[in-house]
Amino acid sequence: MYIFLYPDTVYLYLSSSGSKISDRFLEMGYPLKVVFRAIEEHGENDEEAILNAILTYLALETLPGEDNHVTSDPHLSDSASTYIEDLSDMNSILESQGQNKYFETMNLLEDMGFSYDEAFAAINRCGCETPIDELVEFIDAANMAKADDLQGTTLYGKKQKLDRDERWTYSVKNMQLMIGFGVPNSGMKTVDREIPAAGKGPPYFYYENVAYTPKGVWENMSRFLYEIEPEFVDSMHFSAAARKRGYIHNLPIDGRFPLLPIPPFTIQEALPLTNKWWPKWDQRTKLNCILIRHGSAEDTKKIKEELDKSGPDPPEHVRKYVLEQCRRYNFVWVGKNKVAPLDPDEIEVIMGYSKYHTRGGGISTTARYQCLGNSFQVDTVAYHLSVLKKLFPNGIKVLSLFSGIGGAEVALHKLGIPLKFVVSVESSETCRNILQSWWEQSNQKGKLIHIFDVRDVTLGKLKELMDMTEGFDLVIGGSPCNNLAGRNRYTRDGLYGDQSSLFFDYFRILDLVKKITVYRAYA
DNA sequence: ACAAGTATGACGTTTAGC
DNA sequence: GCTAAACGTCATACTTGT
Repeated sequence: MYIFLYPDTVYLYLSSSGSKISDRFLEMGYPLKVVFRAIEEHGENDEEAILNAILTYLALETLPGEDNHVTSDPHLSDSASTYIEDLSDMNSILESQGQNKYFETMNLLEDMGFSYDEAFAAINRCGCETPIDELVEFIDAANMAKADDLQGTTLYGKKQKLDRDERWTYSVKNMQLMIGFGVPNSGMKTVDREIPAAGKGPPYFYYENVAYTPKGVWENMSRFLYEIEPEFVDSMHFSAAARKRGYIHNLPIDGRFPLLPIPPFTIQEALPLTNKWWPKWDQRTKLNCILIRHGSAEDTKKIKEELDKSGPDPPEHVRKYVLEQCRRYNFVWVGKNKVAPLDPDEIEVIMGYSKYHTRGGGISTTARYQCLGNSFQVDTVAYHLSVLKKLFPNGIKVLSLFSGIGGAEVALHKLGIPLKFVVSVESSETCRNILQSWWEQSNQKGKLIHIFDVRDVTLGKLKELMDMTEGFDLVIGGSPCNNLAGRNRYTRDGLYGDQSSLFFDYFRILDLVKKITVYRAYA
């Protein structure tokens, strides 16, 4: 059983099978209208999705709002109040059980080498308070049973996995070039892909994170995001710097176009003043990934000393040392034998923002490096979002999660898509200031609303927001990568780490927006 | 003086691809 | 088995503001 616990939302993931699905839910006492609405949304096969939808619709009925017309149905009102009682009971049970315990146990089992599916099934069946050796025993027993079953025809789990691997062959091939479903001038024909029904919009959604994570993370994220295949793209195809990222989204991929003007594609074009000092034996034309920290003055000093010592034609081992340092810290040549880290201004432009974009908050240099290193490469994201231009010619209503310095907003704006509404959720005050400042300076005509914490975005809050905006067209964001990123030496704990587990809030909120969208469509 | 904010150097492992 | 790359964290010294 997988559990999300929030003030007015409970997600339960159950697995079972049985007879006629609608009858079973009706027998459980859920009202007819709600059961059919949920089945209409999810089909008849996905029991857990149907139950989630039923619970969400019932909760929506109890909220104040403009379209609670169904509340007049006495049957429904009864069930709704029953649900509230159930919910508070459930809250106390879950709280005593502890959500953290779930993550902890899950982590432990995965650390022991068990797959996500194995750990998931064991915790689901035995509960997360079960001693770890009993869980291991359960998994072993289950695997034995599965092995016995190999002759049979019920290889459900195995088949699912195979199908996913087959579906992903396309992107695995493209992992090497990191061109995803295509980049400009890659010569790939863009044919629209088939998106699993549960993942289709409205709303459109776009999720981003680092491409290179601990093993299994992208498979896991894809599983939550409706089994949609991730698109892995390196921003080196859009700019002078590498940036390997994965994107899961349900946007069309046919008819994409790049932002104009095309930005500089090489270091030498992007930073022409460095040419004068650039030695022949440094063959770099692209920068490595822009990170949140820059190299030290000590390192540049040491490089200068080594080169000064070895004269105009440095020996192989010196070159090797210097090049290694340059690649590691993205140094560029700024004087005779002198390298330097990139300035925040230079990074802004390479990342696709205008110069001084991050000065908006009046913030420190360190903070500018920090938030720039965490942001979208605008041209890359804009290419993917470009298909929205003809879909929303009169403007778009956006729910922007983990907005940061506003990469998504800048990309949409540069594409010429009016921003009618942006609800931005961002915990960093400096980032909120930067976005607010850009919003004012770029003369936005729409409305920008700031929210501090994704955890405040509850069902009730979303309902309220969507009554105001009349729904969202796009849910966009990249959740924290701290516990996934290769540079992290201390807490690269995976998707369940302190910060990276906020991915589940992205999913939770997206899924709620989908359900409220369906709910509103009936109003 | 003191607190809060800012800058800096030092630090190892997991991926993937050849 | 090798190379190359990676939206980072921690402790400490320094700076700024009251």
